[in-house]
Amino acid sequence: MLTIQYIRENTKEMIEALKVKNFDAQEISIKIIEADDKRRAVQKELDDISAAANNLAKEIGALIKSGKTEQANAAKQQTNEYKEKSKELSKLLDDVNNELHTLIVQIPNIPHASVPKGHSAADNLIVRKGNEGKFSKEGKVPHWEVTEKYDLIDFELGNKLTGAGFPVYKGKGAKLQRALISFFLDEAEAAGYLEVQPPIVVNEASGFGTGQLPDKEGQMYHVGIDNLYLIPTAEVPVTNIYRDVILKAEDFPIKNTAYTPCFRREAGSYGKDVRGLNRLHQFDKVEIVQIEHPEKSYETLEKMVAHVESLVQKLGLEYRIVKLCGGDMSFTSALTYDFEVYAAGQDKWLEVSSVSNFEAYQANRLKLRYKEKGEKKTVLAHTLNGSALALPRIVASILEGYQMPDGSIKIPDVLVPYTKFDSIS
RNA sequence: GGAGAAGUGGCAGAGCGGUCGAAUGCGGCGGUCUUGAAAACCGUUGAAGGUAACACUUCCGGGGGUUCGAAUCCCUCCUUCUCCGCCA
Repeated sequence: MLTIQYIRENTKEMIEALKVKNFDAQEISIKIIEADDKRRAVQKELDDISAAANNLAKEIGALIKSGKTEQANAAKQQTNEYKEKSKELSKLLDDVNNELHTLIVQIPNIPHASVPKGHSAADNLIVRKGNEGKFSKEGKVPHWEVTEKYDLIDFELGNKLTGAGFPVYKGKGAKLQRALISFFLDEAEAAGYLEVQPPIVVNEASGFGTGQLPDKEGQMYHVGIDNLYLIPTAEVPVTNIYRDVILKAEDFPIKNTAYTPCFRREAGSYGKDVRGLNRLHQFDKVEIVQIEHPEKSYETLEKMVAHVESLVQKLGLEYRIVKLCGGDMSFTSALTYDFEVYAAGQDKWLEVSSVSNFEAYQANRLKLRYKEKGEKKTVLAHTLNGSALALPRIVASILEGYQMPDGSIKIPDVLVPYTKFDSIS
């Protein structure tokens, strides 16, 4: 969420900038400032009463000590008034704070100045293409035919065990998964990221910290008995490592990577786009997360994009990098690049990574701050993350693009040391 | 799962009804000294709201209660430790 200070001090600029995200902040910003004014007034009043009550309590203490019990008792009478008033004001303050909070969390992050206007994916900006035209769609079949033919992934079996969207990977299918995970983690480590293995269920506070809660509650699997959530991405536990943390400026950049399964209910998605590996309820992903100094975060975003690009490049996939338009960006992001790889068998582009700078938006929820050397004041840090990479669609793209004339599948060279086989036939 | 004990500042650790945002030590920062460093000595050192700056307010695991007054007493939840049981 944005800070109230920012909203107050940059109201006009904020309203203007949010138009890029097709968000009209005019009315809500007025309400917010009103609510904040009220909050300050009530807070002040409560503070004054508390101060008076504190003073009186001290006086009573002194009176009792010096044996003036009568005067002390008389003074006690007066405290009732304070008590009632402060109870009333505390309640009011809670209400005002809740109201203010409810309003503030409705405002999306401010898009970066370079974000194009637009309403849908059609308005996204293609910034770069790679391995263009490498894979012909001629003679290629969708990956779900390949996985069945070579018994790599069993979707039916997954239905039996769990339900749709929970496939079982078998034999070379399972090994390919494992190879990709190791490859991605090794690459991240080589790029300076510290590997972590976080829990894959998180509590409410973590869900709130990265913005999944309360709005996107329906997208997560919930373990009701313990009130825990299955993570939709490693971003949640990894970023929350730094919740309520005050860093030193010299700690930057903080670079973490994690492999985790991810769980998404994908409530409300149906139809042709969800076939095979295109959209699953459980999938594997290697995530990269950075905590960065505000002045460096955009430089860092570019580095993260370059890292992800090196992965698809090494895998030899045809890809394109798009800068999302305001309408297609997530609520919390200030700038997002998506990576799409070409799936020759479906003749479709599949999104395999999303790399974003959240600036201080998540950090404000997380209370993730830092201090400049010698400074007393804390400042919100910037958080960034990206998939590097999500597995299923990469697998789909490999299985479709690398189909050989004889119907076998060639394994990309960089993966062979991990898979220990160079083709599936 | 059963029985006990405990949760205080970056860490260690006092405080157990007022004078406590909290002794002391370590660590951090600044300084004196030194060619430099170490040692020693002096000072400083949590967060949030609020203010032009002060004042003021809140926070001693979370929530609630008792009291004129709570880090200190009570209830409850969470976490950690010890012992027993079970177990990958």
